[in-house]
Amino acid sequence: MRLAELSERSGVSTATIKYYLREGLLPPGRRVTATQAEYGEEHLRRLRLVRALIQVGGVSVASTRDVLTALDDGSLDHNARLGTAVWALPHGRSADAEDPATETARQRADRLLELLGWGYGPTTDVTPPALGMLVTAIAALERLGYPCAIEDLEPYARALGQLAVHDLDLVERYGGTPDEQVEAAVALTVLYEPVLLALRRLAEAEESRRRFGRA
Amino acid sequence: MRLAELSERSGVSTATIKYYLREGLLPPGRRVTATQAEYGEEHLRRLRLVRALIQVGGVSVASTRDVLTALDDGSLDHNARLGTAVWALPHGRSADAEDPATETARQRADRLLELLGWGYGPTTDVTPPALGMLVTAIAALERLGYPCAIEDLEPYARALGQLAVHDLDLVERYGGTPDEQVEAAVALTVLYEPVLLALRRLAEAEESRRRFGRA
DNA sequence: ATGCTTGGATAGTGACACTCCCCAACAGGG
DNA sequence: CCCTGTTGGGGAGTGTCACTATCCAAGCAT
Repeated sequence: MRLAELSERSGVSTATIKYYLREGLLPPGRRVTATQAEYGEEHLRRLRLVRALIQVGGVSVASTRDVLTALDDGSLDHNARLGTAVWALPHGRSADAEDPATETARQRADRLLELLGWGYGPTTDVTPPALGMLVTAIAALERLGYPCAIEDLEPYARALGQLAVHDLDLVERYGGTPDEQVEAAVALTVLYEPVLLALRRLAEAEESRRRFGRA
Repeated sequence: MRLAELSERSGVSTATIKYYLREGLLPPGRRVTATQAEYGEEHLRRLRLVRALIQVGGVSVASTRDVLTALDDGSLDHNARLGTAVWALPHGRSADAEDPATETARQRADRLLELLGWGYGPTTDVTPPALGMLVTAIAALERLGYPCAIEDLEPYARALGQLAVHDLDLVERYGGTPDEQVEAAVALTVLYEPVLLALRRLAEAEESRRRFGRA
């Protein structure tokens, strides 16, 4: 199909598609003549993924490119591709190492992971971005006077550990080929985030109503 | 204290503090002379909250102002203030009502809430922003070919329902006065979001390692 | 008196995600 | 064959956002 049809079928303006092509978020179409290119279903699919990551997931264009690059990297195995892709996801400000609150938070996060038996203790020496995220958030809470002890965090971690099992079940259900599985993993990781946050706010509203009455 | 001291104690540049004052994120200081103002501990506290919301929580300056306005609104009761404040929190793109996927998603969300017995069914006719967030995300998943049925969403909702109980316990633990409780509720709602997301990514990485082996 | 600091206001910066516009190369109708 | 309208590419422009740099007059400190 032509760019115009790709635009119509995806609901994305041609100008934006051209921008994505320039930025490398979409592979170039098959050049038919010097001034025309042909796009296929895979372009449509990729475009929809890009749109979902950027608009719903709030991922930046640059991060999206990194994620997609990892997704397409045939030199990596299934698992490494998933790891690399999720690794490229945005992770907010990295923690300020000079702050004493950051140091406390890092120790607390380490002890929590150790308690849970999650693998980023002595087994690996790399620091995943998600750990930085966690440390930053704990440090911010600390500085604001809301210290979250390990026993406060543990129920969250346990609950999310169980949900992760469910997440991976979904990935295996949707993905036939390894390529599809990796794509599904990225999509589900990112797009379930707003689902989680929205459900949490609704749950809090419900619980608040239950405790403090009507209205 | 002077603006310079407020800056030093908070780690925020004077230029940024002045910007926040202009934007109404901080109440003006007590004017001592025509060119000098005095700030108190409450300014420092409020400034730290603003910083945490903006930097860690990713809340925009405009949303932060709305949240703080609700927080300070003495005409509302405890519960309404909390609701209004959380209401003002960012909630991504609102759903495109013309899209058929959005309609499907909305019905699914409604049925989920009904199944859970959460109060936004027949009891109220207002639509909280969080519900819009949820609908948008479900619709995006649908369009991408990852339909999430009610039974897929239910475990997430149940888990978050339990965590909400824990959240509110924390709020009651930290907040003595109603004012403090409302502030704690906002801070914990926003700042536990990155904690949740980070723990989820770590949990997924752990589960992925467990299923697909080492590396 | 003088030199530095302070608070307020205005204008500028850089990042980001598009979006506009122009151009040359086509494709199809007459 | 020619003319009109469309296509894809590419550079430049737009609007938003969260600051940030500069200027100025009014203090305070010496």
